[in-house]
Amino acid sequence: MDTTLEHCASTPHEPNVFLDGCFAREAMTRLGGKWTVLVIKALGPQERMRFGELRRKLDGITQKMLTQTLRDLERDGMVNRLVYPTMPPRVEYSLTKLGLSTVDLIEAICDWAEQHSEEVRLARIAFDERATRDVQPISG
Amino acid sequence: MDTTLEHCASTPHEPNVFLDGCFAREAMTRLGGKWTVLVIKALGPQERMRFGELRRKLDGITQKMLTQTLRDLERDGMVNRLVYPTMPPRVEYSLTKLGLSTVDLIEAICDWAEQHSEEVRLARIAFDERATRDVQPISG
DNA sequence: CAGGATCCTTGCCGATACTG
DNA sequence: CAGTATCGGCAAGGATCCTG
Repeated sequence: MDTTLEHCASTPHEPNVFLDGCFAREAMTRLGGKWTVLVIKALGPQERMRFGELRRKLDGITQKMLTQTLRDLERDGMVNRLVYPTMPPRVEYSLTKLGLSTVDLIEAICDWAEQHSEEVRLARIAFDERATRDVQPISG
Repeated sequence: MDTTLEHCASTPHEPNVFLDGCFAREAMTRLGGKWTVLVIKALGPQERMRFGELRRKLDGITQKMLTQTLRDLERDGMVNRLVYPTMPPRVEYSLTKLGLSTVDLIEAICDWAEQHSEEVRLARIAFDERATRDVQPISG
């Protein structure tokens, strides 16, 4: 008999991203957040990185967003936060087992983006040009 | 030399999601958007779906967001929009080749979310409880 | 060094009304 | 049926200043 932990306390059903309110949909956003993906990718399979290292690696991230993203990931059990009570402070971040379970997926997401970004960019330009032409009242 | 990151938006470079202004980072968000993922998953490998079908399948989506998501996907070359000039109107959506190139990835993302949502949920609860306890120094 | 706190702008997104 | 148009709340996210 399955006596493992229950599903959502209020919604007894299989996790299904198509269902509104299902936590799976919320969990999905962890693999969707702009910075979330990059932080996980930066931490990588077994890297340990300090706050400053991450900030330098994630071009364009602000201190606030990095802190917030790391907190969110820690809260969701994806990232370990190791604090050395030294002065100046030293904090090291690494992926948990749960976080590690996403690295292949994260890599695949980034690979797709890097491999198809040009295609997307061109499609977007073409679409916008078509839209601009269609705005012309009477012609063509 | 040239150890800095000035080779971003305008200068040609390999697509790299770590670089600010790189279009690959923008393309990545297509695999990140909450509704984007679900629309692609709903359209599936070779489905053709009408607007109403999609709306019913994507529990909780508003008409506005569905329209907007479909437009964005069409603009980025991921979705075909086929309009029948009938009355009442009939519009069918399907994935383009580029869109199809993401279905395995999209499925993997949703699978991960559905398989680990409970783990994430529990981690979140545990984290919040810890946080609540740590905030107890004053009142009691 | 690794943040916390604050202010403020952007735009996401829902709700509603209307159209061909 | 499949949209478009508009208003508005509110949260994401950036910039800046401050601290142990």
